Amino acid sequence: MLVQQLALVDCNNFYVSCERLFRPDLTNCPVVVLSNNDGCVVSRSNEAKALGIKMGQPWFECKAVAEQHGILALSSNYPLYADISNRVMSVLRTFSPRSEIYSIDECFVDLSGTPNLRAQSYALREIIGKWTGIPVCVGIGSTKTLAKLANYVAKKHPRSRGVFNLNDLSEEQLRRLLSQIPVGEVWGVGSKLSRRLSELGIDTVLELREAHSPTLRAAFGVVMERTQRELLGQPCIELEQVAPDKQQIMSSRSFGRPVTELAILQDALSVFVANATEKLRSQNGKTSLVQVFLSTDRFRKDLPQYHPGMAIPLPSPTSDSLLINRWVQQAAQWLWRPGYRYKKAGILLGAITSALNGQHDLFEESASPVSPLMQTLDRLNTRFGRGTVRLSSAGLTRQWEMRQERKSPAYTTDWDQLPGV
DNA sequence: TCTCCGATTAGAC
DNA sequence: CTAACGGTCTAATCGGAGA
Repeated sequence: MLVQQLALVDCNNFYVSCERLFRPDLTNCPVVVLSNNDGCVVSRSNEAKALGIKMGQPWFECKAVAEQHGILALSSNYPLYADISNRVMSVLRTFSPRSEIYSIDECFVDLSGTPNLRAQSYALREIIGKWTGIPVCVGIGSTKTLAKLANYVAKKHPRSRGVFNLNDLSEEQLRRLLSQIPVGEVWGVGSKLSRRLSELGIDTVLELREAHSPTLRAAFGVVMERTQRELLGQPCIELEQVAPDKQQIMSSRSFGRPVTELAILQDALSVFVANATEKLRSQNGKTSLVQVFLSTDRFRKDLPQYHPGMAIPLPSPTSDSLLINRWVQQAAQWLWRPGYRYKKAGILLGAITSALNGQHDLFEESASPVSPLMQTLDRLNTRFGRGTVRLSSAGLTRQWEMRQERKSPAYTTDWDQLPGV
Protein backbone atom coordinates (compact mmCIF):
# COMPACT_ATOMS: atom_id res chain seq x y z
CA MET A 1 0.00 0.00 0.00
CA LEU A 2 1.43 3.31 -1.08
CA VAL A 3 1.66 6.15 1.41
CA GLN A 4 -0.59 9.12 1.13
CA GLN A 5 0.90 12.20 -0.53
CA LEU A 6 -0.85 14.87 1.47
CA ALA A 7 0.20 18.45 0.82
CA LEU A 8 -0.21 21.43 3.07
CA VAL A 9 -0.18 24.61 1.03
CA ASP A 10 0.44 27.67 3.19
CA CYS A 11 0.56 31.26 1.97
CA ASN A 12 3.70 33.14 2.98
CA ASN A 13 3.12 36.09 5.32
CA PHE A 14 -0.42 36.08 4.00
CA TYR A 15 -1.88 39.44 5.06
CA VAL A 16 1.30 41.28 4.17
CA SER A 17 1.40 39.51 0.81
CA CYS A 18 -2.21 40.61 0.15
CA GLU A 19 -1.34 44.22 0.90
CA ARG A 20 1.67 44.05 -1.41
CA LEU A 21 -0.49 42.98 -4.35
CA PHE A 22 -1.74 46.54 -4.54
CA ARG A 23 1.39 48.21 -3.27
CA PRO A 24 4.27 46.71 -5.24
CA ASP A 25 6.43 49.50 -3.84
CA LEU A 26 6.33 47.64 -0.51
CA THR A 27 8.32 44.72 -1.90
CA ASN A 28 11.53 44.29 0.08
CA CYS A 29 10.31 46.82 2.69
CA PRO A 30 9.59 45.83 6.29
CA VAL A 31 5.79 45.68 6.61
CA VAL A 32 3.46 44.42 9.32
CA VAL A 33 -0.31 44.05 9.51
CA LEU A 34 -2.00 44.79 12.83
CA SER A 35 -4.92 43.07 14.55
CA ASN A 36 -8.20 44.81 15.24
CA ASN A 37 -7.90 48.09 17.08
CA ASP A 38 -4.37 48.30 15.67
CA GLY A 39 -3.40 46.26 18.72
CA CYS A 40 -0.96 43.47 17.90
CA VAL A 41 1.20 42.37 15.00
CA VAL A 42 -0.52 39.50 13.19
CA SER A 43 1.47 39.30 9.98
CA ARG A 44 5.08 40.24 9.20
CA SER A 45 7.11 40.51 6.06
CA ASN A 46 10.46 38.71 6.11
CA GLU A 47 12.17 42.06 6.58
CA ALA A 48 10.05 42.77 9.68
CA LYS A 49 10.83 39.31 11.06
CA ALA A 50 14.53 39.97 10.52
CA LEU A 51 14.21 43.14 12.59
CA GLY A 52 13.01 41.06 15.53
CA ILE A 53 9.30 41.89 15.42
CA LYS A 54 7.48 38.99 17.08
CA MET A 55 4.19 37.41 16.08
CA GLY A 56 1.42 38.70 18.35
CA GLN A 57 3.55 41.46 19.79
CA PRO A 58 1.65 44.57 20.92
CA TRP A 59 2.32 47.29 18.39
CA PHE A 60 3.17 49.97 20.93
CA GLU A 61 6.05 47.78 22.05
CA CYS A 62 7.45 47.77 18.51
CA LYS A 63 7.13 51.50 17.95
CA ALA A 64 10.74 52.35 18.73
CA VAL A 65 12.25 49.69 16.45
CA ALA A 66 9.61 50.49 13.86
CA GLU A 67 10.47 54.17 13.69
CA GLN A 68 14.16 53.46 13.66
CA HIS A 69 13.89 51.14 10.64
CA GLY A 70 10.89 52.60 8.87
CA ILE A 71 8.57 49.64 9.33
CA LEU A 72 5.20 50.25 7.70
CA ALA A 73 2.25 49.13 9.80
CA LEU A 74 -1.18 48.59 8.23
CA SER A 75 -4.55 48.01 9.88
CA SER A 76 -6.05 44.67 8.94
CA ASN A 77 -8.39 44.58 5.96
CA TYR A 78 -10.28 41.31 6.31
CA PRO A 79 -12.60 41.63 3.31
CA LEU A 80 -9.51 41.96 1.12
CA TYR A 81 -7.81 38.93 2.66
CA ALA A 82 -10.97 36.82 2.39
CA ASP A 83 -11.31 37.71 -1.27
CA ILE A 84 -7.70 36.83 -2.10
CA SER A 85 -8.00 33.65 -0.05
CA ASN A 86 -10.97 32.55 -2.13
CA ARG A 87 -8.97 33.03 -5.31
CA VAL A 88 -6.06 30.97 -3.97
CA MET A 89 -8.40 28.19 -2.85
CA SER A 90 -10.16 28.09 -6.23
CA VAL A 91 -6.86 27.61 -8.02
CA LEU A 92 -5.85 24.91 -5.54
CA ARG A 93 -9.04 22.99 -6.16
CA THR A 94 -7.93 22.41 -9.75
CA PHE A 95 -5.03 20.28 -8.49
CA SER A 96 -7.07 17.70 -6.64
CA PRO A 97 -10.69 16.79 -5.95
CA ARG A 98 -9.76 16.05 -2.35
CA SER A 99 -8.89 19.09 -0.26
CA GLU A 100 -9.66 20.86 2.99
CA ILE A 101 -9.54 24.60 3.53
CA TYR A 102 -7.92 24.67 6.91
CA SER A 103 -7.73 28.42 7.50
CA ILE A 104 -7.74 31.66 5.58
CA ASP A 105 -4.23 30.99 4.31
CA GLU A 106 -3.82 27.20 4.47
CA CYS A 107 -5.20 24.27 2.56
CA PHE A 108 -4.59 20.54 2.70
CA VAL A 109 -4.55 19.00 -0.78
CA ASP A 110 -4.40 15.26 -1.38
CA LEU A 111 -1.93 14.78 -4.21
CA SER A 112 -1.81 10.98 -3.96
CA GLY A 113 -1.53 9.42 -7.37
CA THR A 114 -0.28 12.60 -9.00
CA PRO A 115 2.22 11.68 -11.71
CA ASN A 116 5.52 13.49 -11.45
CA LEU A 117 4.70 14.81 -7.99
CA ARG A 118 7.88 16.83 -7.57
CA ALA A 119 7.39 18.76 -10.77
CA GLN A 120 3.68 19.17 -10.06
CA SER A 121 4.37 20.66 -6.64
CA TYR A 122 6.64 23.27 -8.12
CA ALA A 123 4.08 23.91 -10.84
CA LEU A 124 1.46 24.46 -8.18
CA ARG A 125 3.58 27.15 -6.56
CA GLU A 126 4.23 28.78 -9.90
CA ILE A 127 0.61 28.85 -10.94
CA ILE A 128 -0.67 30.20 -7.62
CA GLY A 129 2.00 32.88 -7.86
CA LYS A 130 1.14 33.75 -11.43
CA TRP A 131 -2.63 33.74 -11.06
CA THR A 132 -3.03 35.30 -7.64
CA GLY A 133 0.29 36.98 -6.90
CA ILE A 134 0.54 35.20 -3.55
CA PRO A 135 3.71 33.24 -2.71
CA VAL A 136 3.07 29.86 -1.09
CA CYS A 137 5.06 26.96 0.33
CA VAL A 138 4.14 23.30 -0.14
CA GLY A 139 4.86 20.63 2.46
CA ILE A 140 4.08 17.01 1.74
CA GLY A 141 3.84 14.04 4.08
CA SER A 142 1.79 10.93 4.71
CA THR A 143 -0.33 12.53 7.47
CA LYS A 144 -1.61 16.03 8.23
CA THR A 145 0.90 16.45 11.04
CA LEU A 146 3.78 15.41 8.77
CA ALA A 147 2.54 17.67 5.96
CA LYS A 148 2.55 20.57 8.41
CA LEU A 149 6.06 19.72 9.45
CA ALA A 150 7.17 19.44 5.83
CA ASN A 151 5.75 22.90 5.24
CA TYR A 152 7.81 24.23 8.11
CA VAL A 153 10.91 22.77 6.44
CA ALA A 154 9.94 24.25 3.06
CA LYS A 155 9.53 27.69 4.64
CA LYS A 156 12.67 27.47 6.71
CA HIS A 157 15.15 26.19 4.14
CA PRO A 158 15.61 28.38 1.06
CA ARG A 159 17.25 25.46 -0.74
CA SER A 160 13.90 23.69 -0.86
CA ARG A 161 12.65 26.48 -3.13
CA GLY A 162 9.29 26.36 -1.39
CA VAL A 163 8.53 22.64 -1.70
CA PHE A 164 9.46 19.80 0.63
CA ASN A 165 8.28 16.18 0.60
CA LEU A 166 9.05 14.11 3.69
CA ASN A 167 8.08 10.96 1.80
CA ASP A 168 11.16 11.41 -0.38
CA LEU A 169 13.52 10.84 2.55
CA SER A 170 15.04 7.56 3.67
CA GLU A 171 14.38 6.56 7.27
CA GLU A 172 17.91 7.62 8.08
CA GLN A 173 17.54 11.07 6.50
CA LEU A 174 14.16 11.53 8.16
CA ARG A 175 15.53 10.74 11.62
CA ARG A 176 18.40 13.16 11.15
CA LEU A 177 16.02 15.91 10.03
CA LEU A 178 13.54 15.33 12.86
CA SER A 179 16.34 15.37 15.41
CA GLN A 180 17.07 18.96 14.41
CA ILE A 181 13.54 20.34 14.73
CA PRO A 182 12.35 21.62 18.12
CA VAL A 183 9.28 19.80 19.40
CA GLY A 184 7.34 23.05 19.61
CA GLU A 185 7.17 23.15 15.81
CA VAL A 186 4.84 20.15 15.79
CA TRP A 187 1.20 20.88 15.01
CA GLY A 188 -0.67 20.75 18.32
CA VAL A 189 2.35 21.36 20.51
CA GLY A 190 2.31 24.94 21.79
CA SER A 191 4.40 26.72 24.37
CA LYS A 192 2.84 25.08 27.45
CA LEU A 193 3.19 21.54 26.16
CA SER A 194 6.71 22.24 24.86
CA ARG A 195 7.81 23.15 28.34
CA ARG A 196 6.21 20.12 29.94
CA LEU A 197 7.66 17.81 27.27
CA SER A 198 11.08 19.31 27.83
CA GLU A 199 10.87 18.42 31.51
CA LEU A 200 10.58 14.79 30.41
CA GLY A 201 13.63 15.15 28.20
CA ILE A 202 11.64 15.48 24.99
CA ASP A 203 13.01 18.45 23.08
CA THR A 204 13.03 17.41 19.44
CA VAL A 205 10.44 16.02 17.05
CA LEU A 206 12.42 12.79 16.85
CA GLU A 207 12.31 12.39 20.63
CA LEU A 208 8.55 12.87 20.61
CA ARG A 209 8.15 10.38 17.78
CA GLU A 210 10.13 7.75 19.67
CA ALA A 211 8.88 8.40 23.19
CA HIS A 212 7.23 5.63 25.22
CA SER A 213 3.59 5.94 24.14
CA PRO A 214 1.83 4.72 27.32
CA THR A 215 3.85 7.21 29.36
CA LEU A 216 3.09 9.94 26.87
CA ARG A 217 -0.59 9.12 26.93
CA ALA A 218 -0.72 9.02 30.73
CA ALA A 219 1.03 12.38 31.03
CA PHE A 220 -0.60 14.28 28.18
CA GLY A 221 -3.78 12.50 27.12
CA VAL A 222 -5.17 11.27 23.86
CA VAL A 223 -4.32 14.33 21.82
CA MET A 224 -0.59 13.87 22.26
CA GLU A 225 -0.89 10.17 21.56
CA ARG A 226 -2.58 10.96 18.26
CA THR A 227 0.13 13.45 17.41
CA GLN A 228 2.78 10.84 18.04
CA ARG A 229 1.06 8.32 15.80
CA GLU A 230 0.71 10.90 13.06
CA LEU A 231 4.44 11.58 13.32
CA LEU A 232 4.95 7.85 12.77
CA GLY A 233 2.95 8.07 9.57
CA GLN A 234 -0.34 6.61 10.86
CA PRO A 235 -3.16 8.93 9.80
CA CYS A 236 -5.40 9.75 12.79
CA ILE A 237 -6.75 13.10 11.66
CA GLU A 238 -9.01 12.85 8.65
CA LEU A 239 -9.29 15.27 5.78
CA GLU A 240 -12.50 17.25 6.30
CA GLN A 241 -13.67 18.05 2.82
CA VAL A 242 -16.79 19.87 3.93
CA ALA A 243 -16.55 22.39 6.73
CA PRO A 244 -18.77 21.32 9.62
CA ASP A 245 -21.34 23.79 10.92
CA LYS A 246 -20.23 25.96 13.82
CA GLN A 247 -21.19 24.74 17.27
CA GLN A 248 -20.97 28.23 18.70
CA ILE A 249 -20.74 31.68 17.17
CA MET A 250 -19.10 34.59 18.89
CA SER A 251 -19.07 38.25 18.07
CA SER A 252 -16.97 40.45 20.30
CA ARG A 253 -14.74 43.46 20.04
CA SER A 254 -12.40 45.63 22.01
CA PHE A 255 -13.55 49.20 21.94
CA GLY A 256 -11.55 52.03 20.43
CA ARG A 257 -11.96 53.98 23.69
CA PRO A 258 -13.29 53.07 27.11
CA VAL A 259 -17.09 52.94 27.23
CA THR A 260 -18.74 54.57 30.23
CA GLU A 261 -22.33 54.85 29.04
CA LEU A 262 -24.83 52.03 28.93
CA ALA A 263 -26.39 53.31 25.70
CA ILE A 264 -23.09 53.04 23.86
CA LEU A 265 -22.53 49.53 25.14
CA GLN A 266 -26.01 48.57 24.04
CA ASP A 267 -25.35 50.00 20.62
CA ALA A 268 -22.25 47.83 20.32
CA LEU A 269 -24.10 44.74 21.52
CA SER A 270 -26.83 45.19 18.95
CA VAL A 271 -24.20 45.18 16.22
CA PHE A 272 -22.72 42.00 17.68
CA VAL A 273 -26.18 40.41 17.64
CA ALA A 274 -26.63 41.38 14.00
CA ASN A 275 -23.27 39.90 13.01
CA ALA A 276 -23.62 36.68 14.96
CA THR A 277 -27.20 35.96 13.91
CA GLU A 278 -26.35 36.60 10.27
CA LYS A 279 -23.65 33.92 10.51
CA LEU A 280 -26.08 31.66 12.32
CA ARG A 281 -28.68 32.00 9.58
CA SER A 282 -26.08 31.46 6.88
CA GLN A 283 -25.60 27.92 8.19
CA ASN A 284 -29.35 27.51 8.69
CA GLY A 285 -28.89 27.25 12.40
CA LYS A 286 -30.85 28.19 15.48
CA THR A 287 -29.54 28.94 18.95
CA SER A 288 -31.08 28.30 22.31
CA LEU A 289 -28.33 29.70 24.51
CA VAL A 290 -27.14 33.28 24.34
CA GLN A 291 -24.23 34.48 26.43
CA VAL A 292 -23.39 38.14 27.01
CA PHE A 293 -20.21 39.43 28.56
CA LEU A 294 -18.47 42.73 29.25
CA SER A 295 -15.04 43.49 30.49
CA THR A 296 -12.90 46.32 31.73
CA ASP A 297 -9.32 46.65 30.48
CA ARG A 298 -7.44 43.64 31.88
CA PHE A 299 -4.10 45.26 31.21
CA ARG A 300 -4.86 48.25 33.40
CA LYS A 301 -4.04 46.78 36.79
CA ASP A 302 -4.36 50.28 38.23
CA LEU A 303 -8.07 50.49 37.42
CA PRO A 304 -10.97 48.66 39.07
CA GLN A 305 -11.76 45.42 37.25
CA TYR A 306 -15.16 43.96 36.44
CA HIS A 307 -15.76 41.06 34.03
CA PRO A 308 -19.39 40.04 34.30
CA GLY A 309 -21.25 37.71 32.00
CA MET A 310 -24.49 35.79 31.87
CA ALA A 311 -25.99 32.91 29.96
CA ILE A 312 -29.59 33.14 28.80
CA PRO A 313 -31.33 29.88 27.91
CA LEU A 314 -33.99 30.69 25.31
CA PRO A 315 -37.45 29.11 25.55
CA SER A 316 -37.08 27.73 22.02
CA PRO A 317 -34.36 27.72 19.35
CA THR A 318 -34.33 30.80 17.16
CA SER A 319 -32.26 32.75 14.65
CA ASP A 320 -34.35 35.91 14.92
CA SER A 321 -32.05 38.85 15.58
CA LEU A 322 -34.86 41.03 16.96
CA LEU A 323 -35.82 38.44 19.52
CA ILE A 324 -32.24 37.66 20.48
CA ASN A 325 -31.44 41.35 20.68
CA ARG A 326 -34.21 41.93 23.22
CA TRP A 327 -32.65 39.35 25.53
CA VAL A 328 -29.18 40.76 25.00
CA GLN A 329 -30.28 44.33 25.72
CA GLN A 330 -31.99 43.11 28.88
CA ALA A 331 -28.82 41.28 29.91
CA ALA A 332 -26.77 44.42 29.34
CA GLN A 333 -28.93 46.28 31.83
CA TRP A 334 -28.51 43.52 34.38
CA LEU A 335 -24.76 43.35 33.97
CA TRP A 336 -24.06 47.06 33.71
CA ARG A 337 -22.53 48.69 36.74
CA PRO A 338 -21.74 52.39 36.51
CA GLY A 339 -18.30 53.70 37.37
CA TYR A 340 -16.27 51.29 35.28
CA ARG A 341 -14.40 51.87 32.04
CA TYR A 342 -15.51 49.02 29.80
CA LYS A 343 -13.01 48.01 27.15
CA LYS A 344 -14.58 44.99 25.56
CA ALA A 345 -17.88 43.19 25.17
CA GLY A 346 -19.34 40.36 23.21
CA ILE A 347 -22.01 37.77 22.74
CA LEU A 348 -21.84 34.04 22.18
CA LEU A 349 -24.54 31.96 20.54
CA GLY A 350 -24.41 28.40 21.78
CA ALA A 351 -26.44 25.18 21.73
CA ILE A 352 -26.78 25.57 17.98
CA THR A 353 -29.06 23.18 16.16
CA SER A 354 -29.93 22.86 12.51
CA ALA A 355 -33.20 24.37 11.43
CA LEU A 356 -33.29 21.97 8.49
CA ASN A 357 -34.96 18.57 8.81
CA GLY A 358 -34.61 18.71 12.58
CA GLN A 359 -37.77 18.23 14.60
CA HIS A 360 -39.11 21.57 15.65
CA ASP A 361 -40.62 22.75 18.84
CA LEU A 362 -44.32 22.37 19.52
CA PHE A 363 -44.58 26.07 20.21
CA GLU A 364 -42.56 27.37 17.32
CA GLU A 365 -44.68 29.48 15.05
CA SER A 366 -43.29 28.20 11.81
CA ALA A 367 -41.47 25.23 10.41
CA SER A 368 -39.59 27.56 8.09
CA PRO A 369 -35.87 27.44 8.85
CA VAL A 370 -35.54 31.21 8.84
CA SER A 371 -38.32 33.76 9.20
CA PRO A 372 -39.22 35.73 6.05
CA LEU A 373 -38.32 38.98 7.80
CA MET A 374 -34.81 37.69 8.55
CA GLN A 375 -34.41 36.42 5.01
CA THR A 376 -35.31 39.83 3.64
CA LEU A 377 -32.96 41.52 6.06
CA ASP A 378 -30.07 39.27 5.02
CA ARG A 379 -30.79 39.85 1.35
CA LEU A 380 -30.83 43.62 1.74
CA ASN A 381 -27.61 43.61 3.72
CA THR A 382 -25.91 41.33 1.22
CA ARG A 383 -27.09 43.39 -1.71
CA PHE A 384 -26.46 46.87 -0.39
CA GLY A 385 -23.77 46.26 2.19
CA ARG A 386 -23.60 45.20 5.77
CA GLY A 387 -25.52 47.48 8.10
CA THR A 388 -27.94 48.82 5.46
CA VAL A 389 -30.78 47.51 7.60
CA ARG A 390 -29.92 47.45 11.26
CA LEU A 391 -31.50 46.89 14.63
CA SER A 392 -33.20 49.93 16.09
CA SER A 393 -30.93 50.02 19.11
CA ALA A 394 -27.94 50.17 16.78
CA GLY A 395 -27.40 53.91 16.92
CA LEU A 396 -25.67 55.93 14.30
CA THR A 397 -22.86 57.25 16.48
CA ARG A 398 -20.73 54.15 16.90
CA GLN A 399 -18.66 55.82 19.58
CA TRP A 400 -17.25 52.45 20.59
CA GLU A 401 -15.79 51.46 17.24
CA MET A 402 -12.28 50.20 17.02
CA ARG A 403 -9.41 52.29 15.85
CA GLN A 404 -8.09 51.48 12.42
CA GLU A 405 -5.91 54.35 11.49
CA ARG A 406 -3.72 52.61 8.95
CA LYS A 407 -6.16 50.84 6.71
CA SER A 408 -5.49 50.21 3.04
CA PRO A 409 -8.37 50.75 0.58
CA ALA A 410 -10.83 47.92 -0.13
CA TYR A 411 -9.27 47.34 -3.54
CA THR A 412 -11.13 44.23 -4.51
CA THR A 413 -14.48 44.72 -2.87
CA ASP A 414 -15.30 48.41 -3.24
CA TRP A 415 -15.12 50.15 -6.61
CA ASP A 416 -15.15 53.56 -4.96
CA GLN A 417 -11.85 52.88 -3.29
CA LEU A 418 -9.91 51.89 -6.39
CA PRO A 419 -7.39 54.54 -7.33
CA GLY A 420 -8.19 56.34 -10.58
CA VAL A 421 -11.70 54.94 -11.11
C1' DT B 1 -19.70 6.62 43.55
C1' DC B 2 -21.28 7.96 39.14
C1' DT B 3 -22.81 11.11 35.75
C1' DC B 4 -23.58 15.22 33.83
C1' DC B 5 -22.42 19.88 32.73
C1' DG B 6 -20.27 24.24 32.90
C1' DA B 7 -15.75 26.24 33.29
C1' DT B 8 -11.05 26.04 32.27
C1' DT B 9 -7.10 24.97 29.53
C1' DA B 10 -4.47 24.52 25.40
C1' DG B 11 -4.16 24.83 20.84
C1' DA B 12 -4.53 26.88 15.97
C1' DC B 13 -4.20 30.89 13.06
C1' DC C 1 1.29 64.72 26.13
C1' DT C 2 -0.21 60.04 27.37
C1' DA C 3 -1.58 55.68 26.68
C1' DA C 4 -1.23 52.39 23.68
C1' DC C 5 -2.06 44.51 24.25
C1' DG C 6 -7.09 40.31 18.68
C1' DG C 7 -10.95 37.50 17.56
C1' DT C 8 -13.10 32.86 16.72
C1' DC C 9 -13.20 28.41 17.10
C1' DT C 10 -12.55 23.25 18.81
C1' DA C 11 -11.52 19.35 21.83
C1' DA C 12 -10.14 17.57 26.07
C1' DT C 13 -10.05 17.76 30.78
C1' DC C 14 -11.23 19.33 35.37
C1' DG C 15 -14.09 19.72 39.25
C1' DG C 16 -18.39 20.52 41.57
C1' DA C 17 -23.47 19.50 41.95
C1' DG C 18 -26.84 16.42 42.17
C1' DA C 19 -28.56 11.64 41.72
